[in-house]
Amino acid sequence: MQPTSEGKTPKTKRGIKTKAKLLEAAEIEFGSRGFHECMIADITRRAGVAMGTFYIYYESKEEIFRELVSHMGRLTRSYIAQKISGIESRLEAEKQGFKAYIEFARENKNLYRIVMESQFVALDAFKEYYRVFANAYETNLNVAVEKGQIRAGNNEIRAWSLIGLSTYLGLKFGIWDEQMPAQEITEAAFDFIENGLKP
Amino acid sequence: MQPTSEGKTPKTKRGIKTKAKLLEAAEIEFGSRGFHECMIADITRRAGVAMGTFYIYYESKEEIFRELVSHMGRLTRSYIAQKISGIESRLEAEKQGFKAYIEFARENKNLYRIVMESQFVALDAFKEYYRVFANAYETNLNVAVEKGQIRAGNNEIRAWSLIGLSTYLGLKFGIWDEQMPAQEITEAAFDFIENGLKP
DNA sequence: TTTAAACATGAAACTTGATTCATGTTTCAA
DNA sequence: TTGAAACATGAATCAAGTTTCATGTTTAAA
Repeated sequence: MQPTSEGKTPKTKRGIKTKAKLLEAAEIEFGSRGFHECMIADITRRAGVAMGTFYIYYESKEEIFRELVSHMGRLTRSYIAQKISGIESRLEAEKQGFKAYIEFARENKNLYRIVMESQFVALDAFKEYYRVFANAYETNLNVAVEKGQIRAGNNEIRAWSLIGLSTYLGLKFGIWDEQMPAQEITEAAFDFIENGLKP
Repeated sequence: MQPTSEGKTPKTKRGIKTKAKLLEAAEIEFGSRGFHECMIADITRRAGVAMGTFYIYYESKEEIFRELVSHMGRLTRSYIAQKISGIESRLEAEKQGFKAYIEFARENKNLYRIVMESQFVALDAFKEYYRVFANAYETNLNVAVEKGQIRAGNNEIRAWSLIGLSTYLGLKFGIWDEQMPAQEITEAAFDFIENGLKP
């Protein structure tokens, strides 16, 4: 049993393929129309299976939604990790990570929406998603302070500030408005993040 | 007709009172259990009226929800405006506004949740809520730059950064965790907002 | 005082979907 | 090869929950 896999684990190749088709279909349906607007029938239709098949792999509509939230977390983290690997300066790593996040949000609007909506469908999954991010941020900031790369300060507050800031810039300039290049958003955001507002 | 009032406008004192009771009940029910988990019957029961009465004043469940979102916007803005009136320095006004926002979120968890959930129930209402806030922020930042109170920079990006940052700090330290005093959150957040991360 | 418009009622009509289940079909270890 | 476990089917079931409506009661302007 992989601890990261929710729902019933299939035992045959056919089963594995079917469950994967369901998850992919759910991602598209939940992502584009939302949890409540999307029906199980939409998911199974898109996956090309019968309604009953859904319940072989998932106990409920909510269960597959939860799986999608943690799936999103893993995808986001691995995408960003890959983009910033090898960068020595923490500030530069944050900057490239931020840019990667904006790009990821643009390319994965469905998953972005799923995470946001989990606040109202599966609050514990939502909290867990952000707990992992906040911990990672805080640890990185602590290390950066020790290395003298950034000023000392309350890194828990900073971590949540950076999360909120990234999330809303991602929503406004990544999802709603598409025209500003990720590079430009990143430069402007990091002028603020690095130097603050003071003259 | 007041342009800020949605739904059917009552013509008698009794009607005005009944509609107000419905709105207050909806605030509590939607706020504590969410849009989809709450039924019209919950709202009318709490308001002490019959189900049919609801439809005298609102065309649908969604309509009263929308009214609640704009209601929340007005309440938040007037609360903050009142707290920062008379402050000369824009940076200090932002700081006191931020603190007021954290306190407001703590005292109005229901309304906070309603605004968040509107992203999935009435996206246009959600966007409008933030558009108004973002415009106000941006205007204030522009004035502050002209007065030399803050550095020049991309104030639209800054405005959305501050919105995201406030929202997530409000969620994490205002709604989820209650122990940290608003003053302490504010000091830590503004050390970051004013000076940034650089050494 | 009237009386037409407003307001109020709550049971019933209607929709909408999630979930079940009785009945097959495939897979794959032995 | 075989048969027990896995997997698949989709119509039927069942539980919500929103909205309507036929029937009263109250309000307030004239």
